[in-house]
Amino acid sequence: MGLDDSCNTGLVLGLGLSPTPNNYNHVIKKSSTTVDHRLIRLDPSLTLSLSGESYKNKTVTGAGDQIYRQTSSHSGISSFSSGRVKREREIGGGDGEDEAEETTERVVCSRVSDDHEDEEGVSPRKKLRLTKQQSALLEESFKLHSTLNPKQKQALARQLNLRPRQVEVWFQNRRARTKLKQTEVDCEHLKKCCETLTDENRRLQKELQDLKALRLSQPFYMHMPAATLTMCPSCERLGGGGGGGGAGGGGGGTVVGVDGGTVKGAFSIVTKPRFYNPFTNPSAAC
DNA sequence: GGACCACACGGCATTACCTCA
DNA sequence: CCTGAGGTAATGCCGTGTGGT
Repeated sequence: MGLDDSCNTGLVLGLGLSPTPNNYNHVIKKSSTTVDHRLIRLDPSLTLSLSGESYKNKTVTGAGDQIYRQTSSHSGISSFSSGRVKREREIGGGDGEDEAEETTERVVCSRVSDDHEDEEGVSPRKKLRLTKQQSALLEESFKLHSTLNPKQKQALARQLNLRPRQVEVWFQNRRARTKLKQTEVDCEHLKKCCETLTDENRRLQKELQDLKALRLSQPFYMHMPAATLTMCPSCERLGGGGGGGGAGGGGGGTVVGVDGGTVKGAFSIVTKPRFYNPFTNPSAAC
């Protein structure tokens, strides 16, 4: 606790910006070619609590994202990769939908392998560059629906003269990019949240210190409900607002000496207005 | 109805190619 | 010409859902 506890107001302010316990690493790594958008959830929180219950962060998550599972790409050897024949089904055309694909594939392949391709099929990975029209059309259909059913995929592939697998991959990557973008937006938003909360925290800390200082210097006033206290700035007389038979007695207002020893009561904060300033209300006594 | 298996599919991390400053 | 960075197509693996036995 950074704050002086001797005052024993029982109030604690805390600002937290902490990752959720899931141990996310929020790294948007651009240094290498990989883009790591695993999320850390930065959870800004501002607490004002009784000191008994230490920091209890109520987290406010900004990102409406899902929980990413930890990367497991290299965690295990592909025990039964033989069962995963997805790629083969696309290229091999196990399902009848790839009848037309044979031709398009050939077109694409010839485009890819025009230069010099070893015909063994052990082709080094060549990268297809989509034309502007292809990209535009893909983009357009992505706007309509971010995922494709097989028919749509097939139709789009035919229209674009691509393999369905390529369309599928494009959509997959497109979704990933969208998500990454969203993550960055969320990140920015969280940063802003953090700044706001930091400011708020600073302000509340200051307010708290002011209140503590005030309490030390004028303990007796704080003993009374704030609404009943008024002090004349010129004569420094304190009047119990209710008039009449208050503790001080007497109608004309009583001169009250500052007596620190008498204050033992609880300290209550009036939140609105946040900072009660007795000096703004001159007493009727003068 | 529950267990098991094979398959399809989307998500995600990563790789690798390509372009450009 | 060389090089590093960034964009993105492609790959590999995993989890999940579904249908058949």
